[in-house]
Amino acid sequence: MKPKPATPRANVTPASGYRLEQQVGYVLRQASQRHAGIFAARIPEALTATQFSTLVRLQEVGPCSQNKLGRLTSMDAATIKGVTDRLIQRGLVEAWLDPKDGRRRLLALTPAGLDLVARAIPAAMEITAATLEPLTPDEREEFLKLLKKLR
Amino acid sequence: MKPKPATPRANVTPASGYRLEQQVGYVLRQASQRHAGIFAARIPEALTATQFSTLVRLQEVGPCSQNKLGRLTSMDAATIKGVTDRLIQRGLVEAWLDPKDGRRRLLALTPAGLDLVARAIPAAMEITAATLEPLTPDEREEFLKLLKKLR
DNA sequence: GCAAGATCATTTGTGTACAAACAATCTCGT
DNA sequence: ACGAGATTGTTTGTACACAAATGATCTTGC
Repeated sequence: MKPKPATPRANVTPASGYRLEQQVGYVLRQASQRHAGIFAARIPEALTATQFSTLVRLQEVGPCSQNKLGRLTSMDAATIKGVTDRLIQRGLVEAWLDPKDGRRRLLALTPAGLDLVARAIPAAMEITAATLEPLTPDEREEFLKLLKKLR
Repeated sequence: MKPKPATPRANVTPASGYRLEQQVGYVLRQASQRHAGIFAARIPEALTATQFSTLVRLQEVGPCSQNKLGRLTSMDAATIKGVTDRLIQRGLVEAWLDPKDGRRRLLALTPAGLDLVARAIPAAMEITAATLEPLTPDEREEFLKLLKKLR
């Protein structure tokens, strides 16, 4: 008679062959966490990545309604409101009502906001470089190409 | 005399050459959002991705302290507490004090939790496939390989 | 010109994610 | 045996992210 395979009750190897480490979503979360850490450590003035994206987009497109800015930065209406409220409170963005359309709230960078974007961009470029540092230059290009397909 | 280049004040092309779409962090956020949407649409019982990861890990390793489980799923102490509290409240996880170490709170799957993991794994596999669907099979492998380097 | 439907912004509620501070408990060196 | 330091877990506060409900305003078709 064969001996019982001494497997007590823990450490059950998933019979399914499902491995967390092989799932895009799981690894995507880990990579995002690493990036967020690098970002927080290197950006000036304690900006978050979403706040910085918002400022950059506002600089690119000029005055813009709040919801449209949200679409241009991949944030829903509730999220972009919170983000812009905080930027307004810090004096980096200003808001006013659109005289042509009473629903719209127009947003623009203040001079302080424009100045901060200009100062932060070099750091932001370093952040991207630091995040991709584990890859070779060829891999970086390939990775970004593939990642963009998953948007 | 040349005509003035009719550029009023908006739409300033960034002199810096900084493009949001080219930054890993920005595209990483978009890809994570897409994945979260796919996950929410296909997983049973309204589990979140982090909740599901927690259940899967718990099934793999068996009874485990709360902070250790957090490390095994890339969540800090505050985050894993919130996640496990909600899983306990739903009856998917049970908790008790470690008699050997008064600081530790041990966690394990309940039968209902084990059952849910088993039922959710096929959906989770489809979620991974759906997320990677824009890539060819070769690209999927390559992407995951590169993504893992960025953890 | 007007009603139906769309769009814009806000609010509320839930769920990560992390920093910082804290109390309780354990470990290790002496 | 004991005290310094580490670890565990909790709490508070801030910041995304999204669903769903709401009111105000605009656009369209007729």
